[in-house]
Amino acid sequence: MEYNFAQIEKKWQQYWADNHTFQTNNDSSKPKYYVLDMFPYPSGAGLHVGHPLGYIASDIYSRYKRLKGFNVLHPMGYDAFGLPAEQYAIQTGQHPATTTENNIARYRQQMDKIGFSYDWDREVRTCDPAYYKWTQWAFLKMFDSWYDKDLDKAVPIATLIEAFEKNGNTAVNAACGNVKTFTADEWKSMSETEQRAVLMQYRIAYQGETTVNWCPKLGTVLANDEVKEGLSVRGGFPVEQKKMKQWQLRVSAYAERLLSGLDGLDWTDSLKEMQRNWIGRSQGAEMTFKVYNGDKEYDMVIFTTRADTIFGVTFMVLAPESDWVGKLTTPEQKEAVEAYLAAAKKKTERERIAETRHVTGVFSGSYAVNPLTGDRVPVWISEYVLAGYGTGAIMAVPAHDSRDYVFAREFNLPIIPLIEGCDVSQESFDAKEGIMCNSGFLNGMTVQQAIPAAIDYVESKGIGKRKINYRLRDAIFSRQRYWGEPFPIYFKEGTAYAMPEDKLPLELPAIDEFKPTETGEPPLARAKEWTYEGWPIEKSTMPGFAGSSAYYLRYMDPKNDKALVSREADEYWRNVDLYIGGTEHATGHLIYSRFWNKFLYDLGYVCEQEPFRKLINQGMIQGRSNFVYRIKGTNTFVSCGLKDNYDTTEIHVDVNIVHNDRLDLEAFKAWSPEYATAEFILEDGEYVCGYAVEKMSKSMYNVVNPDKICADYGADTLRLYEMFLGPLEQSKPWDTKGIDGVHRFLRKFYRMFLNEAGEFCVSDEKASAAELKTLHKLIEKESWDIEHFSFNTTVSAFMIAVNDLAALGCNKREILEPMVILISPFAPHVAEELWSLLGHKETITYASFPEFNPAYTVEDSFEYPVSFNGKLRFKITLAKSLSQQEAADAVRSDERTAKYLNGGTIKKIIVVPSKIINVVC
RNA sequence: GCGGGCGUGUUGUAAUUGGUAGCCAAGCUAGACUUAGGAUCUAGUGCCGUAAGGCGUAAGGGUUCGAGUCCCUUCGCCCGCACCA
Repeated sequence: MEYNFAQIEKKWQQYWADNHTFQTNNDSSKPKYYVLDMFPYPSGAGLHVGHPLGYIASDIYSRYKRLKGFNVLHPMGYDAFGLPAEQYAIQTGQHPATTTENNIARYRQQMDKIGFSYDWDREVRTCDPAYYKWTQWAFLKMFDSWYDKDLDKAVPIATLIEAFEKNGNTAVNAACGNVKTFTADEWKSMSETEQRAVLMQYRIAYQGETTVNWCPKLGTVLANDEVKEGLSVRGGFPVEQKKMKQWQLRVSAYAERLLSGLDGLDWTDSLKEMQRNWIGRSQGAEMTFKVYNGDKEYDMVIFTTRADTIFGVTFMVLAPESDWVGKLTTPEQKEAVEAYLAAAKKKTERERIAETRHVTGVFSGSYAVNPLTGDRVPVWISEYVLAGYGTGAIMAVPAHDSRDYVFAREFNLPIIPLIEGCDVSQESFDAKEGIMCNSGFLNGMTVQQAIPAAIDYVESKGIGKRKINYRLRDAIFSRQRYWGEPFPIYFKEGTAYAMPEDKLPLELPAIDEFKPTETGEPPLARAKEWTYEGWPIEKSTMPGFAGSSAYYLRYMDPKNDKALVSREADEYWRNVDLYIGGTEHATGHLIYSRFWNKFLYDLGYVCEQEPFRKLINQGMIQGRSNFVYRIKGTNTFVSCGLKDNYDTTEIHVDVNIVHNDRLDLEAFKAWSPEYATAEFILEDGEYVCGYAVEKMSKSMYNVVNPDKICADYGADTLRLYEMFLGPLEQSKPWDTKGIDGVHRFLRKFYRMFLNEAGEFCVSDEKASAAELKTLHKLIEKESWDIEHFSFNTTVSAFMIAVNDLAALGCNKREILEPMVILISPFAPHVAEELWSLLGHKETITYASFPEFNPAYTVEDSFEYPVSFNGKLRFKITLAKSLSQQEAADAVRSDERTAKYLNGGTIKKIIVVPSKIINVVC
């Protein structure tokens, strides 16, 4: 009987759902294993074949782990707040909740068809008030905490107030904004508003003025990871730098812990490296330069990693946004500086980047004094210095920094080389190597010696100190949008107050329009009645990463309305053992989640410092587009191989009407009225399409829908094929060509149980040695491969095993029953069907992974290839039990050996156990 | 520019981690069977050569009895970051 996948899959999906087969318990004597997928944003386009790649892999691993005796947590949910639903709402007036609800239903339907073993009773949605209650709760905890650098952790703000009341803020070592020092008495004499303004500088979640990425087109601010090359990641709109008062999370306080925590994680090197770059630790020194605007004197602090080059400082540079600009602009230069600032301000981030090579700058009129040489150097202002890094001011050493060099050349500033023998006539010498010169007491040292020596010196003179700087900045946490979590914050006479925890969740109010208001306020400003005790509530909402930062914790205990996660659930599941998802979250979600988790750890709400123990990035599946070639000015299409004989236009054609690059002519005519009368010039009676690898998208007509594959070939074939396509981590184009291979394999396997007449044909005969060997080789290979996430080779191994068994004519229960268990992680539906045919009442979930018995695979003799001087000559059959010496003797006495010696002598014989013998002449 | 990775048949890929390169598929070529299907089965399929044999893992060099794998140089491709002082 034919393998009727449609019927089988429907039957078992229904069975699993009805029986809650994959429901997971929080108390079990089994060891736990937590397998997590990055939950999807339910977009309107539905899933394409690229999305399930990681889900299939994690499902295989989950099913495998269950068979291995683990209590597996494998949940799924939806990252359901976000911009697209809101933009759709603006266009259509449909509430984002409705669109989101519909999209989720579609996603669920598509996922169900693939046969995942999720525990759907644990589903979470970030837009559900019962869920975002805990996002808001975490925010309140951050609002109510500060970072104590001495304890190196976050602690409740009450401890800070206590400290202020005792000693003011002088003894407090906190990660905080700019605050003046004050005594206990001064603190006590402050008004509540003043005190709250001070505390705001210390909170982990705080509101502060900072330069932000403002996207006018989206009408919202964006975090650094949401901007790429000066454009918004969503939509690709220009982004500008703007000073604004925004909610922020003090992620920077965790920079060092986020960095050192990476060492213990089982992530790929490239991903760890990306996070290291993003955190951007650099070790150097802060130094104080005296600066003079006329006769006004100031102390200006700069950051440098090259303290050794201080003798080569020939000018200073300020970022245009730096506070020093105002202080150091002299009356004579005022006009020029203002013109420069205005021009800089007008540029979008994109333009600034595009002009990287073009140097701009203006002289402030002021001078600085080099603390070591006493030299007077001019202070300039230039865009190439960033306000947000270090102190927003630098000492410029044109001889040894390429950016300073270009600037010095442009404005004719002096260049003093500091390393013996270096040539700075054409370019700067940036390398940290060589012997110092022109550098006073540093002369004669290597650069590596000079750096610490210079810092020691400035530290001893009190003009500088060691300092570690991080690129990682605090995360901008507010968005001027509707479809996100509201802030549980209200403003009493302009001062921010937290709402009490028991008022959570603070639900999104209903509004009738989702656009920003005419006055540029966020959409929530339309909710006039929305107040807390008569005071206005914060109008912006939280960003996308808020809801996804702790969702893995919520799955552990999704129905708990007393806590984000109970202590028992947290201590049982601890953290995610295996996390599978895309690499695009490397510097966003994966940093924020780690931060969020560490914060909760500090306050004692979770027991693990790191949320994701092992992480695998599945590759992207690209589209494989097909083309037809229309002869210009006609409605005639020429097959790909003949297209060069004509003047043609290349047209994307829907890949769903193309099979193995052959166009379905009737379907093509029906595809669009334009082609109804199309004519074709064929090759061997067929129309062959051209192809190209592109991003999978609607406009390229190359989207392959998993539903269609499930309908045509079945979910099991889709699952096997997605794995068979290549290594999990590798990006690859989707090519339906080749899917027949795995489908044929499944049919072949199925036919081992049911003959053509549909009769069960499995016998209870004893298995032969050859059959047992095939089985146990597969068990060994599959275990090793799955543990190493090499799923493509597992599928191959399966095909080999089934080919071998078919050749042996094997239809024995002793072999086939374990085979069914082995295939079940990959092709669960057909496995369940065969399992029940074999007479089992319970599902395969209760079975256990077959034990590997090496005794069955041992060979008593082995064909050793024999090489002479590394060149393969012949093979010799030897008993496996022979020692190396005995094997060598056997080769020596073999008559073929003489043939290859040509009268020479054997120098040595190398025997590599079970592999090869090499004879050196 | 910096960082990470990759380069193997016509195509996707494999190689027990230094041990017979090309497994398993796709495609192609023959053939069998047929209810002519996108079914099933058999054989062949890296290159040169009738053959023995030789050559082959981007190119060149090195280490080794032995290199796709390790080291150096060059070329090419992909990804990430990018004025971070």
